[in-house]
Amino acid sequence: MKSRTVTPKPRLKMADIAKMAGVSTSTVSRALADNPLIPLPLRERIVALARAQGYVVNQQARGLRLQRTNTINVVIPLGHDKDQLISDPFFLEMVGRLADQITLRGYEVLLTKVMSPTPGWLERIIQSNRSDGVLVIGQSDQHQALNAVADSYAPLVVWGGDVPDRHYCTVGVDSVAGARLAVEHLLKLGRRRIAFLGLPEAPEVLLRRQGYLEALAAAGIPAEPALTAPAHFNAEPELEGIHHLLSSGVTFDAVFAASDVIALGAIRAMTEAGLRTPEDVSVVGFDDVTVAQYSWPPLTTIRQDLDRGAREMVELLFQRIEGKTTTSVFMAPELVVRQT
Amino acid sequence: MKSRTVTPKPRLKMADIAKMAGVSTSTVSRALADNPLIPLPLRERIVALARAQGYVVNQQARGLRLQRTNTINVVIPLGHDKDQLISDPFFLEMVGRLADQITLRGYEVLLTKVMSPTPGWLERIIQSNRSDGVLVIGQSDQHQALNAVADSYAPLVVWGGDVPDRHYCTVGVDSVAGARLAVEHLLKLGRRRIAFLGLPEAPEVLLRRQGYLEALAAAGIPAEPALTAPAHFNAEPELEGIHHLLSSGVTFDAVFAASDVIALGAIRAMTEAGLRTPEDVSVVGFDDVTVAQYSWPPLTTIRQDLDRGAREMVELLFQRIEGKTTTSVFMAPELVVRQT
DNA sequence: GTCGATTATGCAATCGATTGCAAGAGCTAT
DNA sequence: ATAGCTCTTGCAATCGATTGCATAATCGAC
Repeated sequence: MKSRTVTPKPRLKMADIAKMAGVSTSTVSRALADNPLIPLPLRERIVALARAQGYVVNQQARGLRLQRTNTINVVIPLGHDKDQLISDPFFLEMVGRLADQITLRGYEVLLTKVMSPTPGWLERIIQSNRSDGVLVIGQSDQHQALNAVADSYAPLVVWGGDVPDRHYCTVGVDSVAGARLAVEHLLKLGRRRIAFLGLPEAPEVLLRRQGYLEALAAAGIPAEPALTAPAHFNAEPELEGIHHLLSSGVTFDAVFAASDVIALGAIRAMTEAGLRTPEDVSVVGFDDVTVAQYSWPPLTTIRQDLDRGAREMVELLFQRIEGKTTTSVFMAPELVVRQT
Repeated sequence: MKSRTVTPKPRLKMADIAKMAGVSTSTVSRALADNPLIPLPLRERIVALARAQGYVVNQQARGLRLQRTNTINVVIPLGHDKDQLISDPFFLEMVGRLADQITLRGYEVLLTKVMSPTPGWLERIIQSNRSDGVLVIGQSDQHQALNAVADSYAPLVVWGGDVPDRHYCTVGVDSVAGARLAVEHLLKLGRRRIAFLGLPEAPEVLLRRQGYLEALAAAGIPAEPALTAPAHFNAEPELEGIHHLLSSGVTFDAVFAASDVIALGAIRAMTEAGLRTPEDVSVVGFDDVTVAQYSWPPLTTIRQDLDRGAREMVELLFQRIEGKTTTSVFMAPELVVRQT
């Protein structure tokens, strides 16, 4: 491949445009802001000149002066699982939809992954002044950290569950109800020994487990601790829980997984171990990620309406940026019966 | 839900810390930068004070002064398909991996989706001074726009194909070779009437079509224009091409799709039309997105090593930021035979 | 021709950091 | 005691915009 020499253009500043137009930077600034203080013909002349020169306002300087960044920070805390990549399909789908909504409102998206949250991580993100608001995807195990800033920092909205003693504004589905739907469905299929897969460090998972226990209790079935196995959220350790369960010798005829990724991993592991889905073991997941509908067999799961969720999060965030008070939103989960 | 009053903390600035420590901002700035000019005990005292007060340097001010942002801009141009959401799995997986790599190097990620590229869109992104470098995912139909800036703006790396007259640094797979692999595989299966699905506005697609034509030519099979149908990249219009093909009455016994998403859509549409995969029609996709391996039947496809691709892109970008010249990287594609 | 109202434009402060240069403090050596 | 060091520390300029206030220019009315 040919090697090319790159000759960087000198960056234009407002003063350059001002000089070319024979006016001051004040006038250029106002003209570009379409300020009626500047007579229309001059305004148009300056705008045309700036465009012709390819001049663009330096956002860093503008932001400093205006104390705004026109940027929303989308944050993914990965507390409970240090190795988890941003590559998890659920997070990615959420990021995509949030980015769409934020872009639609003319804001930029700053994407931050917090690998191993150290005390004060959220404060540092907020205080660094890089964004006008923060969206956190998932509570992970950082409930306390979120509470800590919620009382002094308004423009914050979190995707997650309705955990007790929560000071921050949240959007999410009712995890407990969703889990009940899932387990009731399995019970209706005649399943009685239902295993639960999920790492209970995250509040969402805890709530799903709570719904699982409630549904069992309502059906008069005693919960069996051996049927709960921890499982991580990501690609490989997701198999941990199901392997543990398989090797423990406990018998079970159904699995309720705290996420679709865990469910798909479990199906794969069980298939390798000679257990058929759904003939031997019924499976219900949680999230309804895109993969769920394309997988084989198509995964029965609890649907979270990500599209609406993203819309609500962004809407609430902008309301809070404007100083309004907002009410958390919890959407009704929906059972999607496919073939597992 | 209880309504909470949020009392915003006054934002601390360096001057506040300076006053509390009884020194000037110069000293605080140097102390926080661990500058040996400041005697160690004082340095430690100031750092401790700043931490105790939860002080964080204002990145906007710092960036303005230093002319750096510590941020990489990941850009997704959606030229050839205005409705395409950022939600496309291929883009999302790429974004996730790039974000991982960028975060690893201590940089922030600014995610920009360009809905309908207007002339100068890339210049505006660059000149706005929001990032130290730009990664573009996919050439879309913006080859000219990329070329236009490449000669004057060094820190730019593009994911895409090796199109002629390319001035910008690129990472990608050899699309032509990949397409040949796919078509040769179909030929080996005994298929002769192979359709191509993909919207040829994007250079990548054009290259894949070229490989398709080359493979057919090498096998002595005349290319039939009726077997090429346009298809978009996203959720619904992806079906356009296959529907067009099905309703045109042309017979075909195989499909080579320019992306996995198109392939999966095609399989679904054909199933609805009573065509079985792979019995009646063999299908090969391109990308090997995560869904491809979970789908049913598992999709035979051309694998792009996204993990390595993301690593290479970020590595090259940082080299270019340091002023080095770099060579484009094209990775060998790999045929992944599954069941279609 | 002068005054007041109106319009057009620019000066200079400001946002919150970083850093070259200089000055003051403290010390040593003669 | 003083010249000559080194070591500390701070002043003030700078990055590139925005905007309150002031001034200059223009105009119409009498």
